[in-house]
Amino acid sequence: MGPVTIRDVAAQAGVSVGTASRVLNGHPSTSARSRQRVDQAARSLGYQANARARSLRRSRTDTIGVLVSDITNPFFAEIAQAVEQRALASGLSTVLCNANESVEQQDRYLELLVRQRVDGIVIAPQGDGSGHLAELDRYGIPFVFVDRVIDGVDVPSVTSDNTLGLAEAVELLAGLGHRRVGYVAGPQQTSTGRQRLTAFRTAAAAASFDSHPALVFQGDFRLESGRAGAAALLSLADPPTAVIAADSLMTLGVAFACRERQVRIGSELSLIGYDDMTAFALMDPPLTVIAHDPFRMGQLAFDLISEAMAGRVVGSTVLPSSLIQRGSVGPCPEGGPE
Amino acid sequence: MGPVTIRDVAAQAGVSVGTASRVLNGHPSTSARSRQRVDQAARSLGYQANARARSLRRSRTDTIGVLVSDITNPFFAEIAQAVEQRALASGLSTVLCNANESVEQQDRYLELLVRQRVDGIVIAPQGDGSGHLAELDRYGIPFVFVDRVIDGVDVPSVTSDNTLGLAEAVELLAGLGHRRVGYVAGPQQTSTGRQRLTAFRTAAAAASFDSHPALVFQGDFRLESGRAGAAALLSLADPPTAVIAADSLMTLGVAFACRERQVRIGSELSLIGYDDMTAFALMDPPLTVIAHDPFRMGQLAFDLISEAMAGRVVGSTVLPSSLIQRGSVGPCPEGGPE
DNA sequence: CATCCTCGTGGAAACGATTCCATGTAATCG
DNA sequence: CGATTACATGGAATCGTTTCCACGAGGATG
Repeated sequence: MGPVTIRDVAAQAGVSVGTASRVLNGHPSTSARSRQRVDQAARSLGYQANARARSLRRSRTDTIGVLVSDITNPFFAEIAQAVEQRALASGLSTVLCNANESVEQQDRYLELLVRQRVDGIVIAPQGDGSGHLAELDRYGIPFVFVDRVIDGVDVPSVTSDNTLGLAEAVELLAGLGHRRVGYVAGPQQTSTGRQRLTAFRTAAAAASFDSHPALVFQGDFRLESGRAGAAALLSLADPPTAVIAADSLMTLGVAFACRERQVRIGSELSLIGYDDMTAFALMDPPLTVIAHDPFRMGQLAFDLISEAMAGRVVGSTVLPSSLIQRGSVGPCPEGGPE
Repeated sequence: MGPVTIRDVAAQAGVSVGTASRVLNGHPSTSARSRQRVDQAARSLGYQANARARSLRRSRTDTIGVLVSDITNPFFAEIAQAVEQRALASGLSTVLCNANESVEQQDRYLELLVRQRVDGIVIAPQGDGSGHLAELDRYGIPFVFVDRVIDGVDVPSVTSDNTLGLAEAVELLAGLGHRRVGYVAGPQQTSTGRQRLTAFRTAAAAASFDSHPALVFQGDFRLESGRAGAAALLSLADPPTAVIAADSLMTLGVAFACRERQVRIGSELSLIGYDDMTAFALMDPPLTVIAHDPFRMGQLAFDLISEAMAGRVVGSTVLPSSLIQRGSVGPCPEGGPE
């Protein structure tokens, strides 16, 4: 009645469980006759080995965990897909978890992955590393960071450069006469949120932009905060002539707010987003973005965790980011330099 | 050295493993003293129970599988997120798998889920049910369909209506004078692909649209096929004046092709997409779509699998779909009825 | 005071696989 | 032909947990 076990297979094949196990795992010490009988029995019974039982005896589980911050963010969906596809090709299964940009949920999933005794974890982390990340070391589970890192936690990572693209973006705006540029920042509990804000501030200072603190709005990488950010920035007594948003979802939010307030992007307000999305090229106007390659990041992250699981030490990789100019940036609508 | 086990906890607390287990699982038959000592020991050792070992002894794994067709499709990402959030709230963990619109990969993941002995599966299926779906029955693993179904497989499902929205769409186009309407179909190995095509054909016939077979292009729910479809349709000797695409990714593809060929959407070519995406409202022009609610579908799908896992019999739900008019549909550019 | 519950506990069985070990048989070699 | 080796096999131990069972102590009840 219950699930068919290796015991049933062995019985039907008329051999011991030991022999059945050996045949099913391709152990060399098996006779042709046993192989034939066991394979036949397994097939006819529809036997599927219980992976939990197997991993109990073996030390490995042949499973990796992928913990992304928001699966509905196309950027992370792409990373997840890349890792998963590559894992599948290596015969590993993937447990995909979604922290939903919440530190508590991240911790909850980390605990889960530890309890499942996955062989390795690819994580786009947030927070200060105070939570369950320490458990991973205790349990000897190797992990790598992707996209984001945690300061002070020395782990291999695949990230992309967070300064070059922003510098390019600021330069572009400066060249077109913009001096008051708003910035919708990512959460400061993420390394990307922090690094991009710093990069923006540095570049903005170099371009002698207006450094009024109200020009930086604190978002959380979700669409709604982009909308709120744009609303706040556009309501300033001295509103910015251009806005940079720190990820694609918030960029979308800014675009929404502009539409609601009938602010024409590209002419009245220049907009540059971080991360590219397929639809961005088709928007009105097409969005100028700072792009990087999530699929590649995912692939490399898998390679890293794969190496780490094999016990080899690996280094980190930083991928480039670059500006893709489309139509959402125009000259500063106010007169030339006063 | 190795992971800390319940044995270590028991030893440190000076009790038997049995007692330790009872304490850790909140069994009532434990003394205050044992509780205190075991909890203390567990905490100081950083004990995390091995979930694989536990599920071996118990019959349950407290895990459900979610198998979607394409995780980078926002529609499915949303479904996955909804299921996962709800599962988490119920104390269940989720294994999220990505079939990548491939029947082989779907089968591979089904096998994996069976081997992992998940307690239930939510799946957006494809194919004819000939593969590993049968194993699920054999292993007594309950499963429910979401978004798509498989004919002849009698399983509870959450789907959305595939005819009403399309009928509305066709009506809208007919009212504006369109008679030659192209259709970029989804793969015929999916129920949604089939049903939507049928619904379109029925409505198109009722509106006496041109029924030339070349007006239907066979896509696969991925962006590239939308682009190819639009290219094919626009190259016809008698190109359509409007196009309907059967999912959001293909709609995006059509929009791309139009941009490449400098065909103005809304005036030269009307476009209606199936499934809504956040960015659609911001496109140039904003896209008119047939929308439904993936998040709700995911939530209901979880409720269904949850009931099924509890052994209760449940019925299926069909959610509505409806037309959201934005700016991508205009009057037929050719003269009135000839 | 004897009896009966109740309760907490330790020890052991069980879950389903893999792997070690000992054994018997066949094959090889001197 | 005897001794050694190689190989296939069955049985048992093992992985880390939960749960069953038996037992002893203590309290309540007659």
